[in-house]
Amino acid sequence: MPERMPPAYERQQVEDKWYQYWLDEDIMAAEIDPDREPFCIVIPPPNVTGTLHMGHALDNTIQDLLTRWRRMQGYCALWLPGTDHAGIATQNVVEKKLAEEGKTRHDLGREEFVALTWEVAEEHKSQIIDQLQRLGCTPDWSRERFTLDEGLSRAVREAFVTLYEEGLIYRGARMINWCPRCSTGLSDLEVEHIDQQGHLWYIRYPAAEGGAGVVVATTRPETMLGDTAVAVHPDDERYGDLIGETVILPLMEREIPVIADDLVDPEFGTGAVKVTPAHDPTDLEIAEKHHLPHVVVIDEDGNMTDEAGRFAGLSRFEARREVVSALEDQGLLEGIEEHHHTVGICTRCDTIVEPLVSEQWFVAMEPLAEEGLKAVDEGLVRFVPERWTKVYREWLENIEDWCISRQLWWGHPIPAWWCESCNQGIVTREDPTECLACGEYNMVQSPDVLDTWFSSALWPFSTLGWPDKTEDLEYFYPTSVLVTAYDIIFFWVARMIIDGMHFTGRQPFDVVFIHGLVRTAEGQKMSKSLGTGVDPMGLIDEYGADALRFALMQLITHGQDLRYSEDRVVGARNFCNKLWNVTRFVVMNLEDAPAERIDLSEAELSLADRWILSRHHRLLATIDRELERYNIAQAADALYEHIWSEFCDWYVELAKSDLYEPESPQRKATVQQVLETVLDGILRALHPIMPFITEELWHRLYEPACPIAVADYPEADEAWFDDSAEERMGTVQGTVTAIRTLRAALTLPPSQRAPVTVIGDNADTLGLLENQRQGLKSLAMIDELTLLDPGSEAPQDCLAAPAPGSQVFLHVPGSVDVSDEIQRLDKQIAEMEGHIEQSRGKLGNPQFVENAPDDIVQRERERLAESQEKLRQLQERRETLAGLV
RNA sequence: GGGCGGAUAGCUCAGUGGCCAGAGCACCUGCCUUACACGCAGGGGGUCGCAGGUUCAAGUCCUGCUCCGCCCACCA
Repeated sequence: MPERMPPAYERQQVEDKWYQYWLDEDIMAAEIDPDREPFCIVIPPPNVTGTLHMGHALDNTIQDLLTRWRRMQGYCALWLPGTDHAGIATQNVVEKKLAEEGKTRHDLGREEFVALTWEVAEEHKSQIIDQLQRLGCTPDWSRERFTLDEGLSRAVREAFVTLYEEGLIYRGARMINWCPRCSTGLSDLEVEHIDQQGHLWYIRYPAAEGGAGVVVATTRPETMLGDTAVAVHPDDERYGDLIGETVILPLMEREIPVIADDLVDPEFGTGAVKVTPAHDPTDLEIAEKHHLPHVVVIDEDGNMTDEAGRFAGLSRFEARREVVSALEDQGLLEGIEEHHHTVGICTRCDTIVEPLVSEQWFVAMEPLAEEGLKAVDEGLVRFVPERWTKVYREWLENIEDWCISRQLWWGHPIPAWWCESCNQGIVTREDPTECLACGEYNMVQSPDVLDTWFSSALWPFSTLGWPDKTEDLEYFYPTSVLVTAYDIIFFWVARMIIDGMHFTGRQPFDVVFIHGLVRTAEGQKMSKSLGTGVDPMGLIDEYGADALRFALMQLITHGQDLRYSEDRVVGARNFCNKLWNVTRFVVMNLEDAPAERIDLSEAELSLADRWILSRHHRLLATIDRELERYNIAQAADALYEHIWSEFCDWYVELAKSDLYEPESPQRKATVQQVLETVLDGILRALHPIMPFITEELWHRLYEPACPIAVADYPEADEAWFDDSAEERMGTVQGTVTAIRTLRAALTLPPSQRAPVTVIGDNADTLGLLENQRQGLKSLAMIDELTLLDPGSEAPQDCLAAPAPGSQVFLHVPGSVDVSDEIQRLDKQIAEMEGHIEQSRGKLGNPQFVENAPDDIVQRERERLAESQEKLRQLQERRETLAGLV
């Protein structure tokens, strides 16, 4: 016999013990079983830069829900956990820490810095694991991976070398985005374009032969020091004479040509543009066509080089001011305009990136993108919601080569070596011991590391053992579904699909379930720096993991951002308490239940019994349908509605009369069995969303042999669907509600019971109410219930209201305040007349009657008849009362 | 410049062309009715962004427009 349950759910006493129980029961380990269907999710590995935020709570709850659901359904369910070394992000975190001590990574040296970063990473890793466990997540911890671990490092190397051998990875000097603060090249995706209010400076370049020359407009005057031409559009009549001439580059006093190129927009500025091949991508393109020299005036630290003459050594921002001022002094600054434009900033540190020509490693994306497109074209990968397919496709169709080398210390080293003796380069799977060209032992490895996303792209198969042909890979791959937010579709999802197709020949997952970002109640981005972040662990402390999980699952909408507000969690906490208490009620009332179970399919069931079982099985069907479609909020809402509004509000209340004053022991036992059966189904069905409380309550209800976490997920049985019971129960509910509404009009307290008369116009209604007499009396707080045939005279001193198939009369202590009652009736009459008018309008339209489906027309007719009957009752009632005045 | 998403109750959101447009929260009224005041019962509250169109029937489909948000993009 379980101990008595306290009247309120206290999560602290419950959640902590069950996680250990699941570990002890080993529910998370996925043992390969050829007889069972595999189900596999690989976690989007959280970055080891810090702890989990609300986005993680959302993402991982979805994954845990799906995993638990499939596990209970009997799939061999593997959720593979792990974390990401997050190259540049983690390096920045550690560098920031060092900066607090006034140090830089160079003070430590590479080896020591990397060792320190490992420490930080390990610390965050263990915090993340702890947090996932507190959230109730059940991945297979025995398979936990890290993007820098040995196996994944081998996979990275294999992938790199293979692509190199295929000619899809190459090294070259190209213009890339350079972050002067992070001192590394970046990929295009790592640059964010922001709008900025800047200036457009008009600068005169005098003609070399003497003369006015040309005025150019620029947003970056400091780069003029590296100009090697001025370009105009070939058809621009204003400058036809100048093309082929030379002008003097002010400040540098260099002679540069005026060239014509159709990349120049004649509408912009003066139609003449300065060309700085070393510091602007468009200019570089022009320069290559015209064989112009490059002059590098900005270095990797963002400072001016010796090529910048007297501006050498200044920062690029100082140089801008100095250049402008010098031009002004020389009278060559023709004007300044306010100008709105975009600048690229580093997504990691917000520093304005500098386009620089730099030796880097690149992945040739076009041929790979083809494979990525094939994956969606052939339906191998399906996006949910479907519209993200277009976003994915358009990115791949316009893809640029991917700069994958980073001048960082934290990450996968690039497996490329140079022979210091003969300068021969080599890319290999195994560390070379000697130069293959000259045989010397003088090899130096590239100091660069890989973009962190290079290893992420391999994650779905590298974690399963690739490049080896492991059993895991064979059984679980392609994985079932990837769950992530839309903000990393390009960074990660697309690249996984590409690499999956390329290296394994198969899609890495069948479905990509895309959800939105968690925002604040005001719609702001949640961020630590803005102070708008909410710590999910704090919410777990206060309301419990189940409440947080349920609240988040209710908030999911397909691919849209969701606004978090604490009262959703409060609401979910209240729901936990409701569930706790209804279980408490059932447990208390099962104490004297017969030991042997009743087979409900053979038992004599009341209307309410058949109704709740029908509703319950419809719920199970709904959950299945919605979860299969990833409509998680709909599934959560259906559970909430069923548990609270159907099971608690109606069935349990109706059950009380059968429990407290049963007409037979059999009746009571049957109700006990229904309560237990439905509650059991509810707990199982809810478990994937609210794992802790359901485990606790299941153990309160029974002494089960296994965790609910591995119990069978309940399945809908259509045999229990009962339209008739649902309709008839609707009559009972409508009647009860009608009486309650009358009581509320008099503000009668529940303790004050009152006599009620129901005049029914069909035998079925009255028969039905007779059947549920006890329940009806208790739910409507009736002390004496009189049922009369239609046509019976209405009782005196009553409030009346129409109910389904009947009219209800509440006997009022004392006499009715006729004027109030008439007012109430007038309002109802007006409402009813509106309905009737609407129905008549429809039915009076011959086109409606002809064209609309028969059942729609029929339904409308029934509705009209019903409304007319109710109106008749109301008017009759009103006349009677008016006669009394 | 291109693309996507959103606009429904005070707030956050649901709403396969067809019951009288719903829920939660908030609000109002009455209740500690022996599971639950983290609760129960009742109630008020809507030109479904605007304008056209298709249809017997539009919150739902089509066109245009207005706001809000986001993504992509080499106009210096």
